[in-house]
Amino acid sequence: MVRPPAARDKLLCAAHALIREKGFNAMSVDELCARAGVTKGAFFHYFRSKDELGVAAAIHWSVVTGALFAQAEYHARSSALERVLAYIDLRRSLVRGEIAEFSCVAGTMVQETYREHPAIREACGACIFDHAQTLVDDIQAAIDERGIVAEWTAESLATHTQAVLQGAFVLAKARGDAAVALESVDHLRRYVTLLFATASQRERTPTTARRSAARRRTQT
Amino acid sequence: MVRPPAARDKLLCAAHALIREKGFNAMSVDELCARAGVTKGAFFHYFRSKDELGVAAAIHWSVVTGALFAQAEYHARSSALERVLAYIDLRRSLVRGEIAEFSCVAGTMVQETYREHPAIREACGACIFDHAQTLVDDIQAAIDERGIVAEWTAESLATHTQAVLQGAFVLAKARGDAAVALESVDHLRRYVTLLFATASQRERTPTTARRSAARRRTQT
DNA sequence: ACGAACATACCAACTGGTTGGTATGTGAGC
DNA sequence: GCTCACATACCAACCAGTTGGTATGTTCGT
Repeated sequence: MVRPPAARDKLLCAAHALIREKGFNAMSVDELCARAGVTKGAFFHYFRSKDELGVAAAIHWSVVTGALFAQAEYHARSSALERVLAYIDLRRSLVRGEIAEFSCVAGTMVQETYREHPAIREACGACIFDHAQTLVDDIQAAIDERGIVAEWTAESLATHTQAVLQGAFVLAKARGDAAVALESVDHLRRYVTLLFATASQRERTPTTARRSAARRRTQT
Repeated sequence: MVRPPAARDKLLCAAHALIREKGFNAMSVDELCARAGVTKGAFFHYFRSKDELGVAAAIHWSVVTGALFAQAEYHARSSALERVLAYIDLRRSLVRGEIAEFSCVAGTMVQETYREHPAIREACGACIFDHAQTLVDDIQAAIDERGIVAEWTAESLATHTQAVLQGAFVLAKARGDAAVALESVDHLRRYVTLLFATASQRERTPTTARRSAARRRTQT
């Protein structure tokens, strides 16, 4: 049986931890290897450069978080709006313990690499926006469910949820306390609730529902 | 006439630019001096260490942005809610050009220093939260104006606006485009509008207005 | 069935350039 | 003539990346 490449995985996991703790640039390859319990030789066996590790770390982060959210139970809710709110609740429940344990590897890394390391920026961007994309169908279904004529798109709201979360992490770091992040997530939840509550009360009529459906078709 | 300490100011401005472009850790002292057009001797004449420069850069950022917002015209609006919305509009109008020209020095720096450089974290935190504080009075006045019973505080909404902005900057960096940031600011504006619109329609009664005032008093 | 050739997975020691920081010098103004 | 505001020259530590290995397989011709 072929020996599995254990060192590569250990390096990627150690990279996640170090990037969350001190960022990509402050993390040295030596330090990363020490944390992973491998030597530098192993590092450069799997990655041609530190840059390449950054890209791999972002991709691996996508895989890890993708699996986490794909198997989450919030998908089971019958109402689309409930699924969206349950996603936000799940995100909220993950905000606990040390900041470095709940903050986002991609968001942290992209802040300091977006200009000098385009490949890393791209990988982080894909990670964040692909994740946002997993919300779009539920948001669109919620719009349809309620027959809303919205001046915003499902995609922009999905993206906005990620903006709030990323911003919440920044504020948590700035204050040195997770509580402030929770408050922003609460505001996000309230926003989504209001968005559908008011729209459904004011605009849920057969006429507007039909107009909404028509607009959606032309957008695609 | 005494020569003003020009080098210090040039170093702080260059630091703002470099931190926005590549972050605090990736910015070397040599590079910073080159950008500022001074020598390393000048740097260590004014700052005992790179850390100390980081703190000074955050404080200077507070001063620069503080002056910008203090003299802005949105304070002149007669309605408190309009002042809050006009603040958001101002923030929106500032999001243009290169990402490094509108992103936040404090938010960028704190992401990569919050754990290893506590003094910088503190300075960045003060910068962000003190700025948020300048919104609290207007938000509270808007709550009073409309006689709202809110389950959120003026302070938490003020903080939330900063979370959205910081998150919008992260997303702009991740996508390499400012447009995505504008969309999040629009969602923030819509949230604030909904918050006061729905509350005023549903809860604006003499009874709840009195209860709101009482609650505020006990919170202090 | 077997061994030569090759591939994978890793390690220890090294290198040249860069880093933050220091020691010392200099010239202009009060 | 002394201090403030810088400049020059330098250093030890650290940095990403390289070199040259070993141990453990796997492939394939015979």
